[in-house]
Amino acid sequence: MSASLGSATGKRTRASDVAELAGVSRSAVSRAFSQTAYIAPETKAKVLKAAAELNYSPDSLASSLAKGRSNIVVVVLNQVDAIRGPSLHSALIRSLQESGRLPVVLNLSPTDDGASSLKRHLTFPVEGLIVMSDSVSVDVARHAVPYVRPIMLNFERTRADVDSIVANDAAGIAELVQYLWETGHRSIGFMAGRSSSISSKIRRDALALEIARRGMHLAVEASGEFTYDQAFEAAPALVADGNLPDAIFCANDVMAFAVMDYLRLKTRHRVPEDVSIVGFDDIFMARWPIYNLSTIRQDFDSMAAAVTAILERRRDPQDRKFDPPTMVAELVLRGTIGRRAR
Amino acid sequence: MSASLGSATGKRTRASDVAELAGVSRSAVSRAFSQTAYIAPETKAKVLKAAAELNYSPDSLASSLAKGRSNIVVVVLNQVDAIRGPSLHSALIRSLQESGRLPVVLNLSPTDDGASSLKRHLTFPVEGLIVMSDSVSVDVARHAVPYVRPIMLNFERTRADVDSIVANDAAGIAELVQYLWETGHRSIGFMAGRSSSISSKIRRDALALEIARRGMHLAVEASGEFTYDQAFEAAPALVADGNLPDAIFCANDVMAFAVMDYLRLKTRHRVPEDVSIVGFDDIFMARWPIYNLSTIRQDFDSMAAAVTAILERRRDPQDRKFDPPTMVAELVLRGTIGRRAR
DNA sequence: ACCTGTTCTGCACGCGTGTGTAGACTTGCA
DNA sequence: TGCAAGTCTACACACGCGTGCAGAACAGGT
Repeated sequence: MSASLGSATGKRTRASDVAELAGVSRSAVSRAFSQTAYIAPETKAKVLKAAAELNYSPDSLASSLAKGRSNIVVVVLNQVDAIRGPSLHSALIRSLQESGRLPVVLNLSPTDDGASSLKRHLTFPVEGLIVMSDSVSVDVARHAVPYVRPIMLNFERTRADVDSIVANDAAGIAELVQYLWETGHRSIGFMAGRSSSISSKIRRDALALEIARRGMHLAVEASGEFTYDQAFEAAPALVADGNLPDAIFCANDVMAFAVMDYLRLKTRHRVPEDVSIVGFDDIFMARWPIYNLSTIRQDFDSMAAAVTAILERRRDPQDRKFDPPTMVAELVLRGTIGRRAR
Repeated sequence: MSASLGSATGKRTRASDVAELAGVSRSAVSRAFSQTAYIAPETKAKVLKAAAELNYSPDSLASSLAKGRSNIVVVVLNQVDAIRGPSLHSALIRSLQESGRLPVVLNLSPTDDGASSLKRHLTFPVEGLIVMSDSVSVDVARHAVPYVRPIMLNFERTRADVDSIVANDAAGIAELVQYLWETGHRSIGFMAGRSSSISSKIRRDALALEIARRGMHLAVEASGEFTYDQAFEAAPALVADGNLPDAIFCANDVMAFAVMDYLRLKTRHRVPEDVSIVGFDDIFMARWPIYNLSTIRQDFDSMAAAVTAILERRRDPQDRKFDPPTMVAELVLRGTIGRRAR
C-alpha cells in the first residue's frame, strides 16, 4: 500500500481519471469545477461524485498556467520582525489562505534588504507581494516583481505605485499623550526603532508634535533598533538617575519589555509608580501579567483583511482610484501608566 | 511606465522572448538554464546575456509541470506553536528556500486538527509535507497528501510510513535530572503540555524514569497545555504552600515563563533560591535577562537542516533505509537552577 | 569529391488544466 | 415526419517550459 510512498514526485489523480470514471470528457470535468462554465446539473453531479470518490481536485498550478493567473502571494518578512509572528504574520497567512490564495513566505536574514534575494527566489508568476519588513525599501519592493504593485505594511503613504497599509499611528499617539498629560506626566522619553525605519520616524514625529503642542519637550531619546537586546543596552540612557522622565514611549512592545526589565533588574525605579512605560503594537506578550503593558494597538486582523481587500480590488486594472482604508491605532490601557501628582 | 501596474495578472517575460532576442530557438533557451542538457558554450552565453537583459528566469511553475516535479514544500503549523516562530519556523523556511524549494505555509487555527483543511488547501502537487504542530496527528498527515511521506517534527519515531525528526529529549532530561540531583534537588514537579501531545508525554516519561532511578518520585504535576495563559492558571497547583518542590520542569519554555511570573507576582517564593525552574526548547526569550532561563535546547538549525536532508534523500524512491539522525537536546545552564543544601 | 563521425540545434510532443467553438443531441411544434 | 431552436458536450488549442529525437552543420580523413 505504501509502496510508492518514498517517491517525492507525487502522482495526483488527474481530470482524465475522473472523466473516465464518470463517463464524460475531460473538459466536462473541468467545467464541473468552474463557476462560470455551462454544464448540465446532472453531468456536474456525476462528475463531482466521481471526483469525490477519487479524492480529486484540479491542480491549481496547472490551472494557474492555463488561466494565466497564479494565485500566489508572496509575504516578505525579516527575521527581526518575526516576533510579531504569532499576531500579524498568522493573521495575514490565514486571511490569504482563506481567500483561496497561496501564501509563500520569504524570510529575509536580518541584514538582507531583499534587493537580490527577492529576484532570485521569485521565479514564478506572482499575484501579490506583501512586504512586512521595513528593512525592504519601497524601491526594492517596487522593482522586485516589475508587474506587481507591492503592498507595504506600516509604511508612509507617499508613492502612487505601491499600496500601503498604514495605521493612524499619529492618532493613537495623540490619544496617548493626551492621556499622559491628564494623568500628570510632564516629561516623556522615547525609545526609537531602527533609524532607517519609517515607522519609527513617524512615531517619533507624532510624539514630538503632541508634546510640543502642550508646551513640553522630548525629555530624552535613545535607539533600541526594535530589538529587545539593543533596547536593554540603550535603556540606561533613558533612565539616568536624577533625570528619570515621567514616562517612556517605545516604538514597539519588545523594546518596552526590555526597558521594564532593565528597570526591574538594574534600578530601584518602579513601573508605573516612578516611571510609566508604553509600547506599540500590542503583541501577545503585552498581556502577560508580568508586563501587563499599556500600549498602542495595531489591529492585525483588520490589517490582514485590508490586504486581501486590496488584492481583490487590484484585480481590476482600471480601478485606479481605490484608496486602502487607514487602520486604527488605539490606546490600550493596562498597568504600566501611573498617575503623577502635580 | 507603470501603466500596466494595476493588473494582478502579471506578464513575465517568456523563454520565447529571450530566444528571439538571442536569435536562437526557444528550446536553446531552456537548455541554457538546464544543468544537464547539452548546449554549446557560446550559445549558452548568448542566451544568458539576452536573459539577463530581459531579466528573465524560467517560470518555476511551468517548469514543475513539465518536469513532473514540483518543488513546493508545505509547512504546517499551529498558531499556538507559532511562538517558536522566530526560531524553528524561520530556520525551516530559510533552509527550504536556500535549497531551492518553495515553502508554502499552512497556518492552522488552534482547534484545527488539519483533517479537512489540509485537503482543502493542498490542491497542487506537493513534494514535501512538514508538520510542525502536534495538533496534527500522524494519521491525518499521512493521508493529507496520499503520495507524500510526511516529515513530522518532534514526534515519536514509531511508524515506518512517516519520517520523524526527533530530538533525544530523554538524554537532555537525564542530563537535567542528574544535574538537579547533584545540586541537591530532591523533589521535582512537572508542568505538562497538551495531553494529546506526544512530546509532552515523552518528556514526562523521561522525567519520571530518571526521578525513579534515583529513588525520588514526581512530586507534583499540572497541565499548562503549552500556553502561557493556561500554565499561569495551573501554576498554583505546583507551588502550593508547604508543598513547594525543589524544582519544576516545564514541557516548554513559555510555560516556564508563566510559572516564574506567577511566583514573582503572586507568591514570595524566589527563583532559584526557593525553587528552580527549567524549560524546554530554548526559544529566544529564554535569554532575556528577566527570565535567564535554564532550559533544554533544541537545535533548530540542525533540525531544519535535517529536514532538507530528508527531502533530498527521499527523492530516490529505492533509498528506503535512510534513518534521519536524532537531534541533540542538551541542557543549557542559565540562572534558574539553584543549589539545595542537604 | 565522398564518407564517417561528432557536435549541436530545432521540431514536436507532453505536463494538467481552461475555454472557444462546432456540432451532436434533444425538444417542441407544425 | 421534418425542421428550427435550444441545450449541452467533446474536440482542439493554449498556457510556459523540458526533452527525446532526427537531422543539419561541420570537421577530418582518404
